[in-house]
Amino acid sequence: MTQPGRYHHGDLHAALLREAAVLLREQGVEGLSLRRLAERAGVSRTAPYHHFTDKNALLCALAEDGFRRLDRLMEEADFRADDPEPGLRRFVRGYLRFACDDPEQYELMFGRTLWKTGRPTESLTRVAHGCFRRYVDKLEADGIGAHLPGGTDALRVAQASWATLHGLCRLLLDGIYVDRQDMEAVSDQAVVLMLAAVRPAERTP
Amino acid sequence: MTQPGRYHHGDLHAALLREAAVLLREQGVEGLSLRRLAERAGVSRTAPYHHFTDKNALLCALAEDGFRRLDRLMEEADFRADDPEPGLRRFVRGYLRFACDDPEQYELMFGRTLWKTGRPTESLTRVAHGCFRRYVDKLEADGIGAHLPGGTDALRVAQASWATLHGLCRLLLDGIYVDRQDMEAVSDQAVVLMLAAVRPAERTP
DNA sequence: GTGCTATGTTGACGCTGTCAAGATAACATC
DNA sequence: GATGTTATCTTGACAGCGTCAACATAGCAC
Repeated sequence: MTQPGRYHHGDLHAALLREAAVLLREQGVEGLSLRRLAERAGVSRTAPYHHFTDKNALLCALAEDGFRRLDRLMEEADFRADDPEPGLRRFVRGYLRFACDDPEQYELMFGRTLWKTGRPTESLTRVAHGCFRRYVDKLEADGIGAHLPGGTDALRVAQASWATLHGLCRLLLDGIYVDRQDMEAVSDQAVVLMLAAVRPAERTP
Repeated sequence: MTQPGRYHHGDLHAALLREAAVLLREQGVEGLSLRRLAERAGVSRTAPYHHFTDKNALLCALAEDGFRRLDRLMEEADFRADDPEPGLRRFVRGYLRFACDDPEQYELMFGRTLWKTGRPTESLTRVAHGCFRRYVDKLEADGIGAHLPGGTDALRVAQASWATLHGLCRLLLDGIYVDRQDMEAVSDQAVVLMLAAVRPAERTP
């Protein structure tokens, strides 16, 4: 099915995405050029253009895969309980692991390359928004809402807490100041931060 | 002193930095090419190489300027008081304003372009670390330390709270999900988050 | 078989960062 | 003031990039 030397590749679309994911992981977005990608797939420079309108489109598809995986992580999260702390802690660590396991993919998913410089596909936008939507819903439905003091909007908590998570990931992945050794401690501190906002009354003796 | 048409520019180093800042603000890092920069300065393509070893070096110098400005913002912060909330709120808004006022500069300062893909100058690293150091010290010395419950490390609070701030900025600037209209509300929520960790006992009636 | 369409090819263009080699100006020293 | 050294600026060149245009081939429907 995949004999070399024939004119048509067979399934270049999938092959490109596969190779792109590898190249992304190994070299980052900067090392991911369409020409090199084509070469790796054993195909000429412009062949990819018959499967993706753009380099931008290919990157969007790649990021979309990432968001689908992240969405599954959201699905598994479980904040229901009298004490939401263990579930939240598990989720936070899972999120950090997701980001650290394939930093370049995370960067692509949330970086400016797609969202600012490039033009995010409609499909990508939908999946990404759905992913965040699921987080808000989880927070709201799974009981955090019940713990919220009056006047606190679940959406705001979701935004601020995701910002904390995201900020940690960025500072860590971009290699700015956080030592990877400190990660566990910092992430626990982040959990404390989030919980503090959620159940201020419960923490008093 | 700056007559056109003469062989030597006079002060190309400063002129390059000046033009680069403008170009960065208007077009982002992606639009900042050494060639275009040289053209704007009325000089040949390779002239900049006599003042900066690299494009990387020039960008580092640019980011360093940014960190110096941010450092001044840190200096002005004042968390001393019985109630650190007003000071913190002022600082948070100031930080967000700093980021929003010149998004591309903020991106350059904290983005992967320099810290991951490129090689940050020793000078840049020093200034950036000093900037964060000042934040930790402020938190610790200005009274937040006194409010901390036993066992909470000021460094951890600094890391987690800066991560929150940074995450907000990134999500906002990269145009991912936060509406700019919501910014004020989200930033206030962030302040609540931070304060909740700092003085849990004080919030109860 | 014929023709349409999907897919893959080479050639070319303009853009980029950067090196090498040569030109020019400024400045220090005699 | 002449001379040599150094800082600065020049053109030429190279490899890499994304992408368009024009052309070639294979597969599939009729």
